[in-house]
Amino acid sequence: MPASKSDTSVAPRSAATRKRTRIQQEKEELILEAALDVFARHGFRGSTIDQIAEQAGISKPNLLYYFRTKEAIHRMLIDRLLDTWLEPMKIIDAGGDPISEIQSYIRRKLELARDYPRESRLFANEILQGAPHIQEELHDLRELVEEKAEIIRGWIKQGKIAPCDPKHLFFSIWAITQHYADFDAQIRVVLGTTGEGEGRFEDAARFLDQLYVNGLKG
Amino acid sequence: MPASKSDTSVAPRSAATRKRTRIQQEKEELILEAALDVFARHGFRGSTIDQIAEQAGISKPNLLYYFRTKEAIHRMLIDRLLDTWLEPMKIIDAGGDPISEIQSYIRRKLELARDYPRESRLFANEILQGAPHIQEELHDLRELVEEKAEIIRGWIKQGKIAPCDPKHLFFSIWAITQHYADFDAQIRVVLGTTGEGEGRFEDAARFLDQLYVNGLKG
DNA sequence: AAAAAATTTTACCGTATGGTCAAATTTACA
DNA sequence: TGTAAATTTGACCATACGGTAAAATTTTTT
Repeated sequence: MPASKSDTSVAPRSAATRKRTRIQQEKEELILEAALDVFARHGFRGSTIDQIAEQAGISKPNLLYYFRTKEAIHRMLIDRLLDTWLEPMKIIDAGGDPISEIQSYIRRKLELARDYPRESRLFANEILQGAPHIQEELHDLRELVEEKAEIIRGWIKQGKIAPCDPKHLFFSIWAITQHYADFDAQIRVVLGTTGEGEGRFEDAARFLDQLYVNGLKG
Repeated sequence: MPASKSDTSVAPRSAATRKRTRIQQEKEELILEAALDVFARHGFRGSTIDQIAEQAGISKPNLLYYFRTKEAIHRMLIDRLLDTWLEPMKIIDAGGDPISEIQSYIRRKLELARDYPRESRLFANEILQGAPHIQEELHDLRELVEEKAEIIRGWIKQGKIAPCDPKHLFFSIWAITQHYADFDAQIRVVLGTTGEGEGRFEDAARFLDQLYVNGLKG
């Protein structure tokens, strides 16, 4: 029986308490959505609770009724993000055709960058600051990479793709795909007014297909 | 004759005033060095003048004697950075051997990431926030890219490298090389204790050599 | 060495920010 | 419908932060 702080079933205050109310669910979603927007634009330190509350259309104390601290919102966003983020890597299949497995992986990561740019920037911000909040999760990632790197090594041994360092292969794929979300401001300027639409993602897909298919041919 | 603000040669306050004193030069360097460190770690909004002053070993008002605002320090850092940053691209030579020109470019960019990680992160932070302070400079970049892209197109027409979108080629090179500085926290965890030294940059160089040489073979 | 200029310090100000508290209001449910 | 629980609000607080003013000190110049 923890939490001896006169908690005789007063206000829930947080997600993991009691069975969540309808309002609780709605408001928490609302807040997280607003926070994602704000955090992605200004980073953690650059975002204020007031901004998030305003974006969510509620008052600051009301927001703090659902999330005790700014950190709590941030943490929940990061937690959710990581699931989505690692999914493409998880489904890399040792039994599939190596080249098309890698092609699919790149495409999926590129789609994430296109469809979830805010999540990408949130993540980038966190890593840039030295990943202070997600050291644990990073170690899960490490294991996942280790596992998938082994698959790549297998493909190399079978002569199905050119010998290369699997981890740096992954780094390069992460870097390039996420670049289209994280460095969007730069990319738009360099591509000029021509690159207004989402066509850059198709161009990128074409370029990367070629680069990696040729680059990894056994 | 601008600046009619009773500026009868009182305090210089800024760099561009009068001929700079010995102390002025020293202190400004000291401050910029400290600020680079702090900005790279915490981003612009996440950094405080007090932090920078402390890191520089001077008092806050003293710091503000040399730079009027936090923005002024940031702007000067960014300005300096951009010169260094664009240098490798500027020396891409239309007359050189295409593959080795690109190889050299990648290597140089990788060296920058290794030797100037703080500058890389400062830049990444700025772009992530939508590049609010460097829209102008970004347009210079655009012209530079346009110019160099034309060179690449020339090489393609001559059949010296495989047809590809030159701009996306540059994007990929920027993304990967800077990734080693910007996502350092992630890379260290994934590579594990093995990757403590700077060996990862050599591994990266090898990997990228292979990827791009094969990927761009005509 | 004295005067002028440059530099540094101390004390301070207004605002922004993360967060709290208790009262008021709304919602759910017996 | 009445009541208890859940939600919302307004007023508030302490601290952090960017920046200023003026006096005090040091450095440079004559």
